[in-house]
Amino acid sequence: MNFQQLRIIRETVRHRFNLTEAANVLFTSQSGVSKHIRDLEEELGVEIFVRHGKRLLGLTEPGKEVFKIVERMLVDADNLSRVVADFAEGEDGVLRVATTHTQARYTLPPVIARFKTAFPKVRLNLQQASPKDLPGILLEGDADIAIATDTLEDHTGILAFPYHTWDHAIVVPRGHALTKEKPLTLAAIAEWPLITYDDGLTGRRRIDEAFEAAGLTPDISITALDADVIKAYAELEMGVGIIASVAYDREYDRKLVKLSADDLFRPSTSSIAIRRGRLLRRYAYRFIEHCNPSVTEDVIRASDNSVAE
Amino acid sequence: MNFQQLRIIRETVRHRFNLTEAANVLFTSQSGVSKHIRDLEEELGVEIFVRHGKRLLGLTEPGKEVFKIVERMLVDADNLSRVVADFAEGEDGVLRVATTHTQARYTLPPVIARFKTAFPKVRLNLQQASPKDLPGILLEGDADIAIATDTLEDHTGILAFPYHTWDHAIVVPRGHALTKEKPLTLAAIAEWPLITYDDGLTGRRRIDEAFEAAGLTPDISITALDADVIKAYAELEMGVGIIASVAYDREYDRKLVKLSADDLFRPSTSSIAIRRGRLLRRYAYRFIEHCNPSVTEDVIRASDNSVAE
DNA sequence: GATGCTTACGATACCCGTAAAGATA
DNA sequence: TATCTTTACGGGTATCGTAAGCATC
Repeated sequence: MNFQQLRIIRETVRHRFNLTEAANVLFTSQSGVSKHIRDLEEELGVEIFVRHGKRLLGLTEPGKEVFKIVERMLVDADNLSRVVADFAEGEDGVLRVATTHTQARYTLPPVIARFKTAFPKVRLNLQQASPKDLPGILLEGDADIAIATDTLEDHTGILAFPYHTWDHAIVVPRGHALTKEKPLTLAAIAEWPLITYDDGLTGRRRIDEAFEAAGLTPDISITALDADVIKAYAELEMGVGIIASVAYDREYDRKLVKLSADDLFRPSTSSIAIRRGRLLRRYAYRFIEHCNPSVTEDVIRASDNSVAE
Repeated sequence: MNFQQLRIIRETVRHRFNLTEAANVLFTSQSGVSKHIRDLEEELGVEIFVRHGKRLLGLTEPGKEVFKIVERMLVDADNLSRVVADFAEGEDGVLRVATTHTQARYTLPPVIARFKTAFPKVRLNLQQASPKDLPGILLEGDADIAIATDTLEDHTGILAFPYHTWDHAIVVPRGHALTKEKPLTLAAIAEWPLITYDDGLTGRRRIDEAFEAAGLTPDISITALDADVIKAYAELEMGVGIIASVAYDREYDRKLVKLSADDLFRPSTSSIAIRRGRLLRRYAYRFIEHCNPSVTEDVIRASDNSVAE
């Protein structure tokens, strides 16, 4: 058994059991890949892949177990270099944060500003992505930290901690009829065409839940990927906007009025997440602490037993 | 980086940084060992070992982190073969249980009997050891399961679950003055020379605690490694025996009387433990369930996040 | 017929072990 | 001086890549 074999197993699975592709990303030959797989299977005494003649189609049952362990070993192999980087300098390097529009645009700027002054030598790489892609980005090792709402918690292999809790709010043009509704009700809102987030985004789940519980079927006329788009259409009087409360800026959004909807929709919690078993640089733990001071390095390590002391 | 290098790191640490010994247990040459270490250090870009000239003396700070990860990787490498064995047959193999006299002699026989009928093809290897050696045995991989009182809980790298809770009891010859003491008190017991377990064994801690809390300094005249020795001397009227309640057998110990001491000493809990991150054969999980039905495979895997689904 | 996996084979690089030299206690 | 580690070097082996042969779709 050697590491090349393990890498080949991983890439073969990642590339949907296409050995040619796996060979390419590993900068080696197909023949070598093929042989390595057979060698490992022979050494372990079990078929890792399901075959149809010469084609590989998937993982066998033992293969699934093998794959899980192989992935962990490769993460650890990566951790080895990481350990060293951390001891070598400690204060410079790269931190890759993957997150959604809402977080990147509205909640993270102050966190990042403080982090930058604390770790001026760390190059921060913020990559915006769709929420549903974030787990994959984290698991493939393309980011160190992911921040989003709703999509990170339930994933195996991902460790999620609370970042912050927030509410939805209604935005309408100044003088809109809804501004006179006191108290504001779901029924009143449902009278209007709605503009809000696309499915699966930024707490959209909570919005649907609320209307359903109230027995209402709202007319959602426009769905968007971010609050800026929603606000733009709300300004154009295309309907009533529902956005994350933090996405309203009194300064910039002068044409709109924000109406509190704390009582109408259940609050959403955004999470900050890392890949289980993955060792982070010290400053990455500090970054997480900046996000939520109660999530310290000790807390994280305790949750992530595989890296426990 | 290759596995031989990892094995060399592990064995070098295990053999107190003597490369010659490490080479011997790995059936290779000193020179190879030496070179592998330097190669790995160079690849990682860090010194793993503290050196005095040419002698290795210990682990550097980054070396300690490296060692932790290396150990986990090797456990995983082992797990790979284990996975397969489990899928290959499932019902034959070896189960190695390391435990203390008390458990082996008094509490485990019925468990083992039931296990044997459930898994007739599994070769059970029961090794008796001193409690303080059990964590090491488990960590070195010389046993799959360890069962003992007090010594397994606090060890990092070991996962302990409750096995059973038991009380101490007093044993004295028939007609002994203490049999008339009702209720039995610590003060009354402390009047006599005592015969009990050696330090660190079988809940001895609880006994000391009780006397200390009562402000008594008992005369412990004989300490033994097991209840059979204690009972033998109690029969010889050398003093009052204090043993695990389960170690009294009405049938065999006819010359002795057991007096309940449930109210005098706090109960002890014995644990059943495995190495963290180590994959066990299916029947090993069944064995643990036989010991304590509430500790199922799911419970264990949930506790041991590094093997979680 | 196009894509993808396996087998065969020659070149290369890596790993191992012996032996000698150097360092430590 | 005895024990232990490093360096040097030669032999063996495993890995790799090219190319050809076959299956699958």
